Amino acid sequence: MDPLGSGMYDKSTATIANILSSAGALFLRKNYADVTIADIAEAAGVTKGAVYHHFANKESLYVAMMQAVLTEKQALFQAAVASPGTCRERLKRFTRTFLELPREKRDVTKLVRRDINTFKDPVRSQLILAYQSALPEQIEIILEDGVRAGELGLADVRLLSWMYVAIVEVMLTPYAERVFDNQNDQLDFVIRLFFNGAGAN
Amino acid sequence: MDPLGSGMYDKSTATIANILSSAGALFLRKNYADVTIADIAEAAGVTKGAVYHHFANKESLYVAMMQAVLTEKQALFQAAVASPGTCRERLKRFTRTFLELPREKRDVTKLVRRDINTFKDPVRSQLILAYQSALPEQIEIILEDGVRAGELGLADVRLLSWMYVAIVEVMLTPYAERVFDNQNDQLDFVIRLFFNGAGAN
DNA sequence: GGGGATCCATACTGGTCGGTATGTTTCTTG
DNA sequence: CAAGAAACATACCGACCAGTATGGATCCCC
Repeated sequence: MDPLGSGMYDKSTATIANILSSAGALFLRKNYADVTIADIAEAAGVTKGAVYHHFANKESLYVAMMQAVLTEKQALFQAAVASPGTCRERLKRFTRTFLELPREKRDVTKLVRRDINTFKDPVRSQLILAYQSALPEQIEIILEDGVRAGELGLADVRLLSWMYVAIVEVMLTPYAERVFDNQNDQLDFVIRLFFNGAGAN
Repeated sequence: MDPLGSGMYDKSTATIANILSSAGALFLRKNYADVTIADIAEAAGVTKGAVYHHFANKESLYVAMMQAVLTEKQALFQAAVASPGTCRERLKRFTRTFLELPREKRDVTKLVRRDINTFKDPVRSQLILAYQSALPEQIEIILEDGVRAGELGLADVRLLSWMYVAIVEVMLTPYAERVFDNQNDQLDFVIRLFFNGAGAN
């Protein structure tokens, strides 16, 4: 609660991190409603009391978990966005940093799409904004430059970025990981499909 | 329960259809756990007793709803698959029949991806199979022919079909419908992106 | 080393919801 | 039209779970 604090307990920050990480893993496996606070507490090695000491309720715990994962990535992503080169190179670099993340961190991004309907509108839009600014909008910036440079055809870049994310998410399925045996091939496939299409030649 | 029946009540088949349709609309808006049997009953104009008279439990109601929607479409889809022409033409025809479906029927296909984690393995794989045979596998057939004819580059067609479905699903979002003002433009955009990519020229 | 705050555990409550038990109506069949 | 079955409605139960209340342990500061 006081990350800049002078000399207060930092034992709590460790348990908070534990709770958030355990919650992320559980929310990934089961739907929001099917994950109980007791589950999270048990996975984190604490009790419900500890959880409710650090988080007001289940919703805010979920939001905190999501934002923790997203903001943790943000620096990496922005580096890829700010990197030099063609649109294709930058998008490839962006996707590589994404694919090279540990699996749990990667897959959490799919949660927003899945669970978004469970939340009502204060929390709902909060989650959507956090997600969009972390992923699609970053891609949007790269694509925007691509259109300006004539590297991409004229199109709605926001829509394009969503579709690109959708394609990449298919790459996170177990089947896709079975088809390719290394991340470079995955990467090349996605980039080639997005820029050149599936058509021959 | 006796669709071939001699002269039994067919009032029940009407209420069953009501229940299934109301359930579909509700499951589309809220997550599985957040839709109660009472909600479904109320939306269908009956009570819980009626629901539990026709369906053993909540799970089987969900499965029945999904299968009803999918098998209803199957004839239409197979016609598009069996139609003549190039891979591109057939895929376009397939997608058009999909996009021209009433919105509720269309969007139900997104449910499988969303709710699949809530079910355990007898029901889970049942749902996946029903979905895959209704959509991705039909597309797979078309793409398979495209690869054989040299119209598509060599690639894993199952993966390609999933990615195509993912792209089309992005077209079902409210934002995408705001970008285009008719379905023909949507269709052309998706087909062009898939075959030719987003790159210029 | 006492006072106070933070941290966490245990016990409990209120409400919700899936499912059941049982009554009541409506249709079919003989 | 009587008898039975199917199609519903109503009332209720039991389990589960988010959230609370409260007590005890741990640490900081003076």
